[in-house]
Amino acid sequence: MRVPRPPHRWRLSPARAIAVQTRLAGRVVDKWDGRVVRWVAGLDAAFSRSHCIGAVVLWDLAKGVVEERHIAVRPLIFPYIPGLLSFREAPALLGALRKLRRTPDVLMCDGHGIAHPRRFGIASHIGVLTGLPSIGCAKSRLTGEYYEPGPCRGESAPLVDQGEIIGAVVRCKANTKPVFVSVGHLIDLGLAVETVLAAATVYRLPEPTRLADLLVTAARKRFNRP
DNA sequence: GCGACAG
DNA sequence: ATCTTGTCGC
Repeated sequence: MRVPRPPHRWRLSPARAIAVQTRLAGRVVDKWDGRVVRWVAGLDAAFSRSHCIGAVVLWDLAKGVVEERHIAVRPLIFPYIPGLLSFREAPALLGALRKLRRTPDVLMCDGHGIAHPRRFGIASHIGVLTGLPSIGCAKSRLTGEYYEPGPCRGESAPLVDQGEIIGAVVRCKANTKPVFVSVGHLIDLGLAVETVLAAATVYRLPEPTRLADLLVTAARKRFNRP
């Protein structure tokens, strides 16, 4: 698929990166265009000393099978700073996305969307840059308050910050730690939660993201050897 | 100053 | 995220 050139550089000072987020957050759209969701692209990253490895797994939600899988490697140019994750991972993730033959209906990121201090987590960033719908599905909280959702699969609790609902804490598997779902771009919270639950069949994490994690972990081990 | 803090 | 061995639980 075609990935537009970003409207900013990636090698920035933290202060400028924050300014970019504040500016681009205004472009986030929390409405869904009505398309049926079938092709879900799971994204994840792993690291070596000097590089970031990005992976994408295109999941066919209708058949429950993998359609495509790709990785891309980029030099590490940004440290990990809570709230600025996308400046560390996005270049490699966009590189992997560019290798897709088919354009996904929605992107599913391992990290938050608008459940972020400036409402612009990595899922929103990648969604806005590609112009595609995106969902944030993180394994832990960055900001916001919530109560523990019920123990059954499908139960959830709102994630609230500054008086607004910024996401949902969702149990994809009974008696296991819930995930944090939020709008990335061009989608609403209801469909984001539905999509995550539809894609998470037997494990705690939805298949697209879980498989992208497996792919990138294996790729990193091969990368560290030679 | 202290605690929190996606991956 | 990554570094690491065994270990508690289903």
